[in-house]
Amino acid sequence: MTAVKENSTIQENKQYALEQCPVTYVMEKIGGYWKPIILYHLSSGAKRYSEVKRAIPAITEKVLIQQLKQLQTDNLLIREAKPVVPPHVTYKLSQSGERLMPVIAAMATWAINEQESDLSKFEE
Amino acid sequence: MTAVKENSTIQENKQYALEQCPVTYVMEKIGGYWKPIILYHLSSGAKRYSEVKRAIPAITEKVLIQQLKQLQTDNLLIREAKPVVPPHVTYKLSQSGERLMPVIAAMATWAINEQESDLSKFEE
DNA sequence: ACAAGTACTTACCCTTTAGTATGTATTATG
DNA sequence: CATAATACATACTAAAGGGTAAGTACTTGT
Repeated sequence: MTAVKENSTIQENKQYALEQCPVTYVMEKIGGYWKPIILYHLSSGAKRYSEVKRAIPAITEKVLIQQLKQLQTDNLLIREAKPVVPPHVTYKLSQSGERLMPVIAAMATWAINEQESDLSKFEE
Repeated sequence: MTAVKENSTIQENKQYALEQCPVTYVMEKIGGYWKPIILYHLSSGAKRYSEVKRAIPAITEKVLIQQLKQLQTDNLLIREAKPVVPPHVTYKLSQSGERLMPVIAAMATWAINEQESDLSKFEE
């Protein structure tokens, strides 16, 4: 498990900024490159670990499990393990994670629009 | 200017994933901790460099200017400098940046709801 | 006996991002 | 002549995140 240190400026930012800036709160939970991508792929329903891996081939197993754990810790998704061999583990969105879907959906919408209008580069 | 290297797995991910996963496209542009926070503070209108700094006290000047430059490069905001002394520089959202506001707004909404329901931690 | 499959773990290293501290140009002001 | 103010730049360091490679446990299939 990767240790989390609590002494950077970002950490200090948490203390006061959460009341000041709601976006800061979001960045604590889904900041970073992979987390929104993982959440996006779980938006269509629960997936096994290996299914998530296949959905995002570029992610390494170490980083995937690391991000999944952090998302669990932040109560954005739920891990369910069946005690069988070979292991059967699924990940699904928690209620909190489900409530994030408007954010992910807004991202997807923006991305699709931008990629279209990427032709007209010198807007404004 | 911070150089950008193009050889990580994340970079490879860009090649194919942009067509597969729209969220990846978004993460290229606003991934990281500070960018959405900066965009949030510019959503209420153009601000001078020093105003942005005051709005986000925890960010260092180096990181702020670095993120502002990257956001410019990605055409999310526009820098306007008046050739006066002392300098007068404002930053504002581009049209592309404006179109991102639904994402930022969705984040803010989620954050506010979550902080309220943070009391009931063991949901589901 | 051995390979395969699942869901990981561990060790090590490299890149990116962030933080600290100091410096710069220009002009107005005391 | 020194100081202040703005919007940076630069050098160095530290922390976080990400990448590579290999290993583990357990059982089923060959």
